[in-house]
Amino acid sequence: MPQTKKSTLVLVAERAGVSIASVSRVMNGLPASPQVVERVRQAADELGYVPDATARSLKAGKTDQIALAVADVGNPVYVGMMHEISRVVTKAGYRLVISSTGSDPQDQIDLLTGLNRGFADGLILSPLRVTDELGAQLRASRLPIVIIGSLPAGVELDNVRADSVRGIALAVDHLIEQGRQRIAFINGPVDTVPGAARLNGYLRALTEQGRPQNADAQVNASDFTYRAGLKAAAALLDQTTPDAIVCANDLLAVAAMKVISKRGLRIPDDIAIVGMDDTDIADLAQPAITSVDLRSIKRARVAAKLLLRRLENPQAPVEQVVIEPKLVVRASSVKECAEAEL
Amino acid sequence: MPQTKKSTLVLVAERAGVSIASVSRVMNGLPASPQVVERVRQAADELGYVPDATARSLKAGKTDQIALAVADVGNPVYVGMMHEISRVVTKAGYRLVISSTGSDPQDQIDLLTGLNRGFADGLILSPLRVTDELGAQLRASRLPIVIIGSLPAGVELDNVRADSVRGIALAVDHLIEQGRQRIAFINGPVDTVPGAARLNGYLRALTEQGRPQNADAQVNASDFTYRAGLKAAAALLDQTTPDAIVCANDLLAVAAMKVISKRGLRIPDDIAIVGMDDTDIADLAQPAITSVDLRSIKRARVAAKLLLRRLENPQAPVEQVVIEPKLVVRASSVKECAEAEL
DNA sequence: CTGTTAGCGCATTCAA
DNA sequence: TTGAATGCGCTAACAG
Repeated sequence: MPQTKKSTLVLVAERAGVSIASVSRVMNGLPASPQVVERVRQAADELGYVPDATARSLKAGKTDQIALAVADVGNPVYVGMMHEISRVVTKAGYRLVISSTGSDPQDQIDLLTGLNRGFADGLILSPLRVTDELGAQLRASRLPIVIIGSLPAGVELDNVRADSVRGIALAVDHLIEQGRQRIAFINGPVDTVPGAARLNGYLRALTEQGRPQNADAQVNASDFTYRAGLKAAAALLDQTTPDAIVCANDLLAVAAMKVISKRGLRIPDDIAIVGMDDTDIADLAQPAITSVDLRSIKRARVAAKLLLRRLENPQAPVEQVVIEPKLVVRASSVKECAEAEL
Repeated sequence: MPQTKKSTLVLVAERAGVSIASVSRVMNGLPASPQVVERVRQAADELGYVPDATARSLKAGKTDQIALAVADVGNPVYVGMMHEISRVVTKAGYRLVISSTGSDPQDQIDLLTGLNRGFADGLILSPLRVTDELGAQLRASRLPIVIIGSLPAGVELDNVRADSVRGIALAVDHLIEQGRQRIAFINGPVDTVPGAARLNGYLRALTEQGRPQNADAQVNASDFTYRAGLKAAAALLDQTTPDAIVCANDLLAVAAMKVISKRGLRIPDDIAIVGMDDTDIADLAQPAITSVDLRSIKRARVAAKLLLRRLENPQAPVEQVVIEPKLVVRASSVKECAEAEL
């Protein structure tokens, strides 16, 4: 186990008594005479030689790296997505570079200019907020980019998103089936991509069911976190008395449940709860939370595959995939279910 | 916004009518005459030039990338750590490359050989299981490495770990103070680094308190997940009737609570629960879970800073940091607290 | 202050 | 099959 400093093609070549070209060939499995192969192998072993990734990248014009940028780390949804993307791209021989942009759009722009420095071969981006400038940057970028979530106007890129309008409809319809009358909504910030989509979905679902849109029944948390959810839920319950609440994600749902319990109300008897994303905590919560599964893992997998496809074939036509959500019913929204809970 | 293919120093130099060296200087803010600066700036702008990261890396012998490898993605603890590490290294101008090794030690070895290809300047590694071979590889590696968790025997590396023996003691002592008599333990696999440490801590804590070590009171989940925790908790309650359970992490604690509730027992009245890691779910759970905060965020920050320090000064003496845990008391272990809960 | 030049480590063309 | 030579894009040493 030689604690050598570093070794290069040249060193190996000298030791093996061959040219650097031969060493390169052997290392890449290209045809060479058995003797040369043997001598190079041995020399490389003795020197602990491993080809340098940077030099190879410069030569090949590719880095074997894929960048992933999500706005909201900390949200369990993105964790699962990251994991899945990592799995897929790793299997394809890529490394995953995490670019944790904050919610600040400027971060994403910095990222895109950075990308053009060529530290990665492609990007998967899930923007929380979309500005015109981001759109412009996206359009101008030279590298393959896949967007998770809705696209900025006028941008033609590979894209995968959940049909969250339909997702909310699933939740609302389910609650109405359960006989709920006053269905409130705890959303995140409406100036975000998911926040806007979910508000839209909520309003449309009510309309389709012939229900009135009651402004008192809606509150927006300042972000998609548990802490913000506590405040929002308290505000909601101060101004109205719903018998069901749709929450824009599971964290907000857990927060709502906490506040409801604290006020001595029972779930689902007094208030039914439906969350979104179907993260682990929906299952862990007590009672378990009915949640709209927006198929985050699948979206992640599709995004990764779209990017890999474009990396293979830059000329491929733009593909835009919409993933259908499904409702996972648990105890928080069904009276019978709460007692019979597994 | 030129949709050009790519542009290099040479292109910019031609357009500006200067040498490539001048362009390089201007781009790096080195001294140059105002006229040259101006012309280069403009040419670069018009061409949308950005320096190539790969070429720069080859020349500089560094990549500005730091690799992070954690065995158990999916565990919320690591998510927080990753986030923190990302924050710190990004601020220092590094990118974070995620190398999601599975629990398979071979993955980590592959990673280390990969590292020697020089795709990153350093590594932060949090191994779940430690083998002799991993130890050997670590010792042989040429790059700066910081280990989070206990070190393999005979390895001298920068290292930061939690004092989990002390952590368990905090939990046990707290439960005894609360008047608990039969303190059980739900651990993860004991062939893992944290599993072994926590078992050790549990046994020592009992001994120091003069309590007997009852084999019936210990079960090992097959891994540190919620699902495995359900089985383990059921097995434990089948074989004994504790009035308190220390769980090796918060996921196991939530699982235990679920099983306990299902059996009609009350928390904390019948059984007190203490988790470990103090992740968000400890706070979200109903009732909120008393948890040993092993300071994962701080460990992550320290690890990142240790690595940055060594990157700056490779000759610095090896530093090994032990972080003191602290107990966060919540409703799951204190009878009065359960009612007065905030 | 500016231009010329020599590599960084590798893959690859072209001759031999 | 093998070796010598070229260049990926950039920085830094050296001249001018």
